[in-house]
Amino acid sequence: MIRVLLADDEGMIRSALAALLRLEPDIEVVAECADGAEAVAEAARLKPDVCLLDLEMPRLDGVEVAERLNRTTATRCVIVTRHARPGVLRRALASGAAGFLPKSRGADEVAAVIRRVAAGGRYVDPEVAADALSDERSPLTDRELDVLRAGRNGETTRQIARTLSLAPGTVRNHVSTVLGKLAVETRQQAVLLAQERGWI
Amino acid sequence: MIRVLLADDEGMIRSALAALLRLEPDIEVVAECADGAEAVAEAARLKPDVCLLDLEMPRLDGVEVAERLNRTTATRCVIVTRHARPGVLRRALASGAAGFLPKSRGADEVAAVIRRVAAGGRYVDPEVAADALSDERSPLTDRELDVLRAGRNGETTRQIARTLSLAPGTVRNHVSTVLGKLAVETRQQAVLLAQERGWI
DNA sequence: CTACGGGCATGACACATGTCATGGCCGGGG
DNA sequence: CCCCGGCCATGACATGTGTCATGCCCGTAG
Repeated sequence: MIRVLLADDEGMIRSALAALLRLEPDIEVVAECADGAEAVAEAARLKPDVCLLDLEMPRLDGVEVAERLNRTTATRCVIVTRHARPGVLRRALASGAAGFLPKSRGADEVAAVIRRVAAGGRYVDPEVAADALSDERSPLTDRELDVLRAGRNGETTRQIARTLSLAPGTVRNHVSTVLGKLAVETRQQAVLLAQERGWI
Repeated sequence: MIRVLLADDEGMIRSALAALLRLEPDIEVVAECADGAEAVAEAARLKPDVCLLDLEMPRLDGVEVAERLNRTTATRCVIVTRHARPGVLRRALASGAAGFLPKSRGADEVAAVIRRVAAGGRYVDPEVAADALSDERSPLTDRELDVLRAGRNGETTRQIARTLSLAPGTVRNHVSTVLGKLAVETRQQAVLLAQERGWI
């Protein structure tokens, strides 16, 4: 019997997956969690064989949860996400996750992936893997990413400069090179593109 | 037998809901669609009793689909969404949708809502409804919303002006009053806030 | 009718933002 | 060693953006 923990902040998909997994004779759903912190706590208590973790969750995201669990328990983690971008996949694998499944795949694949991972194997969605191999790593430097992150909610140059302890001119300069590298015209477009590609 | 069309761009939740609904003796899933345009076409062809429509879909969103179907067929629509904000609910009801269900609710409620709507009733999630009654309508004028929408991806003032056939100064003015009304400092923050509240 | 208020549009002005040229710092070859 | 190239930081300059005062149009209250 494979003991599974489910974590997803979206109640509908969480309960739907739970209901479907309960129909499988060899799988037992031992916990359903609505955020990352809860998932960490429950996983520590229940020691499930596999954790199915949504990437976008409040408090701790799926990758952060996988990181912590890999340090403290023997649980194997599968990251599930809406935004299956190469950068995200890299983050997930770096955290020690054993599986990576985009939500664009059918629910029927979930049980199969769980079995494979529970048996000690790994699973990475082939399509995203192909993308990740072909596509470039972020062309942005660390500092440029810092600036982008600090300004992702429309913060003003002055605010970004304060949070990073920089002169406003420096921030503008970093932004400018980012715009050039990404071939866009405004910071907002740069932020959207970088998020799209999983760089921030 | 209630004939149901399912439309959601996220394959996992679409197939999970389909699998669960097929377990219900009185419900038949006649179509699964991955975007709004496909949903419109399939609904016209198959005349389902109920359409379960995700709000966020490529090409046509759920509300736009519901609008078209209400003009052309007798199908009753249920809008399902991640972002269950009062503004979104208002849009949905204005489009003639018979049901509104946030994805934070469990999958087990879906069948119940479908039955209710198929029987000629309506269903609106009580929690969102309460929010919608207590909370304010958008303080922004139509034109201000147009400008915000046209600039939601970081378009430059000039581009917004062109798409709306306005002078750049006018666009700046609308943006300015929006910033004042929403008490924020940049367009990007205004866009984020307006999206958050379901105004655009 | 007339006065008023709200939405819409506009141009001039002040300020924030993007661009550019420059210089310091560090690490890896010739 | 010394030079080169990448990254980071900065200030001056040009351009884009936000603010303001103004005017038009229209519906409505006096």
